[in-house]
Amino acid sequence: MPVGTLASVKGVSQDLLEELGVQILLGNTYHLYLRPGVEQVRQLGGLHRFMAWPRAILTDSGGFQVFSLNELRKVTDEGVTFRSHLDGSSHFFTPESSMAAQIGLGADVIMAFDECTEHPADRERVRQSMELTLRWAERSKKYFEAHKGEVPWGEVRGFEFPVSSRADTRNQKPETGNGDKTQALFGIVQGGMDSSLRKESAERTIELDFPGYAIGGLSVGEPRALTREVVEATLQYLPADKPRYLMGVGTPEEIVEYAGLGVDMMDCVLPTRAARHGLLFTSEGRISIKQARYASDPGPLDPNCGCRICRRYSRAYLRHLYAANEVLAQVLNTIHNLSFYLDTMRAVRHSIALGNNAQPVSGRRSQTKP
RNA sequence: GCACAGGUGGGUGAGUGGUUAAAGCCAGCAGACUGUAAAUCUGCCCCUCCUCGGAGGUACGAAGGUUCGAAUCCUUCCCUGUGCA
Repeated sequence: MPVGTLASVKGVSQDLLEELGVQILLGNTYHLYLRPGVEQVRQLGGLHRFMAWPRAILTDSGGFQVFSLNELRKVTDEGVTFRSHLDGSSHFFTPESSMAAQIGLGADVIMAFDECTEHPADRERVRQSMELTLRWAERSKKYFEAHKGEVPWGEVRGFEFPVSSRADTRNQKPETGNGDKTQALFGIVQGGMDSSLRKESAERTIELDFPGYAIGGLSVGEPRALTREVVEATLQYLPADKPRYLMGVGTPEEIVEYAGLGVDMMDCVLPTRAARHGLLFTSEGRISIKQARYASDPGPLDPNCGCRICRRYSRAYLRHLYAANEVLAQVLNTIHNLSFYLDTMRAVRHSIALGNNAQPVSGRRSQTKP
């Protein structure tokens, strides 16, 4: 899932994302709540219509901001007080308010409000944080069950593109649902780097019965080997017949590896952010296009990549755009990285479809996924 | 020709007797980036040596001078801008 925090995958338009084959985007409740505001989005028909994205959307609950905005917030059992990073204003987030916001935004998949535990943290701190997330998960679920019908699209989800009624006939049915009137609320497993707490968190989250489960609290500064360890330790307790979503991961190598372990969904800002910073992922490894060595390199970014960027532009040109600070550099770089990630996942799905459990890169076999 | 104002490291621009190899910014070079406070952040950026903490050498238009000590003060010269002839 490409990340589009502010209802925008930075640098790429929605029509292009469709062409690239993106099936689902991630948006962020906290950011959209602050701007333009949930009510604003709701009145404009919900997030899909607002951002003109006919395919699936998942919104994060704001739980990650509990972690990343640690300078600007205060956590209590009841909820989290945030100071807006935009204007300093104070806002109180609770599981209930997060659910209300996410129902108002109207994404297809919404996330329970959790606390992403910082790393490192001692066991007692991790346990308390995990318990908090479990209490919040229960409250999230309860509120959601009571209000899940209050989605912005009303009885039947449906909208057309383009927005203007005078425009051509390119009307599309939404591709996200089959008439569902509600969203899917996923639970989030925490537990830090402690396998036994992960197990407990998973089991107790499952008891609450969600249609999908996420592994949160990783990629927060821990060594990569540890990330993998914790993923494996957690995954085995999550039902294989429901989506398993590993939050905030990872590099191209990592997403293949995790898919091989049985992870179904992942999101990461890495491809888009790195692209804007001149770091490009290729079949031959990472390329920092800003390096002087590419100044007169006429070849494609990645000779093995069939994306529209690699088919058309040279490394020298991409390097020039970056050096000259042209916005096009960010656009082209982002398209490439996204294409590379999408191609990677397509290969993974293809491999699975062929009944070939073996993952393309590491060759590790999944224990639990067909 | 006269009168002012200036000449600082690749650029710009602080500094106006010592703590100044000389701020900041830009350019340049390299690195980081993993549920986005990120078109961001970090390091290097005169030369040589180096045990990477430093050591030495050059340097603020040029040449002299004053001083324990000068990018900073004085003299002459060169150059640039503006104004007046």
